[in-house]
Amino acid sequence: MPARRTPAMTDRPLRADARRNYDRLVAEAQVAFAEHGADTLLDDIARRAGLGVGTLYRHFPTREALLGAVVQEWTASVRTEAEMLTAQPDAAHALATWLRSLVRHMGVYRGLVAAMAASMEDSASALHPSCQVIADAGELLVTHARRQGAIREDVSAAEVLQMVTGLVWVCEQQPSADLSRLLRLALDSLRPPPHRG
Amino acid sequence: MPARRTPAMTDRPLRADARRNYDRLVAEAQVAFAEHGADTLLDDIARRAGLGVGTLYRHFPTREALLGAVVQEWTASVRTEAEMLTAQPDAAHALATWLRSLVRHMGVYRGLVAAMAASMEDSASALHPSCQVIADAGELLVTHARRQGAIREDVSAAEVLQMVTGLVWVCEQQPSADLSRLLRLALDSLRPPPHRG
DNA sequence: ACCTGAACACCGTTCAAGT
DNA sequence: ACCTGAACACCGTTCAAGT
Repeated sequence: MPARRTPAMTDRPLRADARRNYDRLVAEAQVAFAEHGADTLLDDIARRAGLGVGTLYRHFPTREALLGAVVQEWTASVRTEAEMLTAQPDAAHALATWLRSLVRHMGVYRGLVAAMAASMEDSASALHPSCQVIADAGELLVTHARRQGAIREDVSAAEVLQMVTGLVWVCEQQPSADLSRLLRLALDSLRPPPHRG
Repeated sequence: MPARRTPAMTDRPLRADARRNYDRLVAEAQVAFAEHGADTLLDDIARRAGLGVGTLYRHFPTREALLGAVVQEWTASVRTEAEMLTAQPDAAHALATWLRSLVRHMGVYRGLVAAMAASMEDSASALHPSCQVIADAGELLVTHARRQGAIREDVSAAEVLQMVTGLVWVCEQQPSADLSRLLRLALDSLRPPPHRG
């Protein structure tokens, strides 16, 4: 059987035309977000998909719901990547690699980090599940690093993600800010104190 | 002579009633921002000051202009604090102290960090001058620290402020995030490498 | 010279009518 | 069962009329 593309978040059955409209909306949203950021007019997305605004709202009652659908693919892939990196012998390197990958994904749409940061602890948000996937993945690698003593013991996975989220966001605000440099700094702060060996 | 309160940013002469209105607007903005964040309806601010919206726009053509006026006092004080801390023998401690103070000020109004982050490198913004004051103050203390070898050589003042700005912002987004813990982490990342001595 | 507030523009959201 | 798009609500900004 052929692989289904962009599966719906809720897998309740949809009428054929509704399913097609759903997919079109996600596809157009992806393009529009990439072009104009996560705050693009929802009206435009509907129009570009050749549909009425009402249809968009029916499928995605909030902007976060639409973002969630658009983001679903890469959050899953980033989660898988984390699982694979767990096998890496050098856990500090694994974490660094994963964070660099995460950061690249969170930067594709301007405004996406902001949306994800806001949804991270808001379980009512339709973006929350995607955030949870990221949080779990982070937990995986931080735990892995902690077991190896490759990271300070007093730092939680949540804190690591908070730092990184903050850095991605500032870099979005300030053109001259250099994300890879800031990320390197942040990673340095995670090192275990040298005194204990 | 009595000390003048809340001096206007531009010191061009104003008619007595205009000056009074200006001051009222700043005072009400301060209250409204503290209550509802930096995105409060400008309409409300005008109404609370007992003035028409047009008057607000006349004095403050953009929201940033109003924020700039509201923020002016503490940015100046934070700058003075930096100058005084330059006399501190322990430059790392001085920087840490200043950053903690800065962070406290940037957190008073929800949404203020976001506005300042956006204006930091946007010289067209009416908030830019206030940001520049902060940037200069930071430069002062980072240079001081660098002279003492109390900070890694490859970190700029701009980067320090970027990190800290990002942290304040995430903490505003996520209730469970602990700013003082994250700040401590960030400060650790600034330490010079132990190998050189 | 400055103030007022109605008018305008913009955009997110809903809902009655249609298929 | 789903779609459409006009209608509504909201809020930032302008500007003609007034003092």
